[in-house]
Amino acid sequence: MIVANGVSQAPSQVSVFALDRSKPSLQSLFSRQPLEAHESGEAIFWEGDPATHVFKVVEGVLRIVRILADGRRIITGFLYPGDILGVSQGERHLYTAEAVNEVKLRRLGRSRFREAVDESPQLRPQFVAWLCEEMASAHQQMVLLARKSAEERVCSLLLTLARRSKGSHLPKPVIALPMSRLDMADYLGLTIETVSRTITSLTNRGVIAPSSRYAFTICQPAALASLAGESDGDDNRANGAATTRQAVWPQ
Amino acid sequence: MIVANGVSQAPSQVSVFALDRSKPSLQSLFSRQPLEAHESGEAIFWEGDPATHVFKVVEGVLRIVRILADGRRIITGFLYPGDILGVSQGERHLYTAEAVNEVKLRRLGRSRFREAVDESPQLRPQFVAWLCEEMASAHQQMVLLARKSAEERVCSLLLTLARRSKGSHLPKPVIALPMSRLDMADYLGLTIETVSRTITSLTNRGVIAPSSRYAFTICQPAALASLAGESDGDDNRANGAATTRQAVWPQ
DNA sequence: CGGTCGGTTGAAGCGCATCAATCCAAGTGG
DNA sequence: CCACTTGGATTGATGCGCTTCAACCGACCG
Repeated sequence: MIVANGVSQAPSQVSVFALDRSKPSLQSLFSRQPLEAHESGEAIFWEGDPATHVFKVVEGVLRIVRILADGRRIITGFLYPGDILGVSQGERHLYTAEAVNEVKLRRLGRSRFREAVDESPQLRPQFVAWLCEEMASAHQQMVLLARKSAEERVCSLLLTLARRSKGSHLPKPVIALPMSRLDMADYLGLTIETVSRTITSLTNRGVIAPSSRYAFTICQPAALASLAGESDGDDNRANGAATTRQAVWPQ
Repeated sequence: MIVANGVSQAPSQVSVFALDRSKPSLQSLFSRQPLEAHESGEAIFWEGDPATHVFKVVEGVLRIVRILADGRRIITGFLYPGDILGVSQGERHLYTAEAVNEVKLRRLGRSRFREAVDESPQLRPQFVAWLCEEMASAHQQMVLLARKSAEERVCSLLLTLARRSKGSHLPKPVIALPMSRLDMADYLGLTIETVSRTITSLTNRGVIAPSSRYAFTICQPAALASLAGESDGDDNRANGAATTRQAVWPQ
C-alpha cells in the first residue's frame, strides 16, 4: 500500500487535486479519501443501486456479480488492488460488487471523479487506457466462455493469476487463489464439481501441486500455458514473428 | 445525447473540426473523410496489424472476429452504422474486423482522433459514454455465454436485433438477420446445427415465422422475451416499478 | 463431540457437438 | 432453358463433456 501522503498545503477549489502536484494519476485522486473496510462476502453496492460513487481498491479482491432471474450466477470479473470500480455511465449500477476477501477501498463522488478526470490532461488518457484494458480483458473472457473447454478455462484462470502475482517471485511460481471454487466456477461458466475435477486432474498429471486449498505451485508453466489454449502463454515471445496472419486449421 | 452547444467561436488549430461548428459529435469527426467501401467478407484489418486508424461505420455491418490457434472462431461483437471501431489502446489491433455485408465506412488517423476527442470538452463525455456502453454489452454477452442455454442465446440475439430495428416499424416486428448462421453460431458460442435446430423449433412453436432465410417475423414478442431469460423483455415497462433491485439492463 | 460449510469424488443423465446425409437457392456453362 | 455445381442451411443419428444428483471428506467452531 503505497499511499504517500503528508499533506499540509491548502486545498485548491478542486480539492481532489490537493495532493497530486507531483504526479497526477487515477490512483492519487483517491488518496485523500478515507479508507473503508468491507468484510468478506459483503456487498459494496448492488445491481440497480443508484451509481453515486467511484471506488478504488486498496487491498483485497472484489467480484463483479450478475444474477439471472432464476438464480444463475455469473462473475464477470475480479478487481484487485489498484483497480477502479463503478464507472458505468448510467444512473444505476449494472452489477453487484462484493468483497471476496476482506477489502479496503476508498470512494469518491462520481461527478467529482468525472470532473477531475475530465479536467486533467494527464488523467484523461490514463482513464481511457484503463477502460480499453477492461475492454480487452472482457473480450478475452468472451473467447474463453464461447469456445474453450473446461480444462482450458481453468488453466487460463490459473495462468492469469500466476501472471498477476509475477514480478514478486521469480523462481518457483506459487499462486494464491483469493476466491472459492464457487467463484471460480461462476467466473468460468462451469460448476464447482467440474472445476474441482479439473484441478485434481492437473494435480495428478503434475502440472500443478497444491500447497493448500487456496494456493498452488505451478510445476510445469509451459504445460499450463499450452493447456490454456491461447497460442501465447507464459512466454509469447516464442511465436512473435513466426505467427502468420491467419490461423491454420486442418480438420 | 444531450450535447447542448451552439457555439460559433473560431475553430481551433485542429482541422478535423472544420465542419462541426454546429454540434460536435463523435460522428461528425469523420464527416470530412472519404467514404470507402468493403465488400462482403473482406477484412478491414487483422488481429495483430498496427492500429493506425479509427473507423466509423456508415453503412452495413461488421463483425469482430478472434481465432484460436486451432481454428476455433469467436465473434465478440457486431458493429452497425454509427458505431466506431479500432479504438484499442495498444500498438496493434487485438482482433480482426470483417465486413458481414457490403460496408461503407470512413477512417481517421488514430492520433488525430485521439487528439480531437481529448481536446473537445463536448466529445470527451460522448467518447467515455460510448466506451461504457461497449463495456455493458460485453458484460451482457459474458452472461449469455457463461450461463444461458442454446435457446436463450438465440432468443437473446433475435431480441437484440429486433430492438435495433425497432423505431422504424411499429406494428409487426420483422427483423432482418444481416449475418449467416455460422456468424450467429460463432457469436453465441454454439454450432450452426444447434442454431438451425433452435430456429426451427421456435418456428414450429409459432414464436417466430421465417419470411426468408434471413428475415423473420416475431409472432410472440413476449414469449421470445421470456425465452431469452433476461427477466425483462420486449417491453420492460410492464415490470418497470415491479422490478426489485435486480434486473434492468441498458443496451 | 455433533454441526456446518466448502471441497472432493462417484454415478447417471442431458444438452449440445460431431459426423453425415440431404435439401435448397443461386449461380454457371452447355 | 435446363443439367450441373456450389455454398449455406436443415435434418437425423450418435457420442461426449459437462451438469446434475448424491455421498463423503476434512477443517473449523460452538
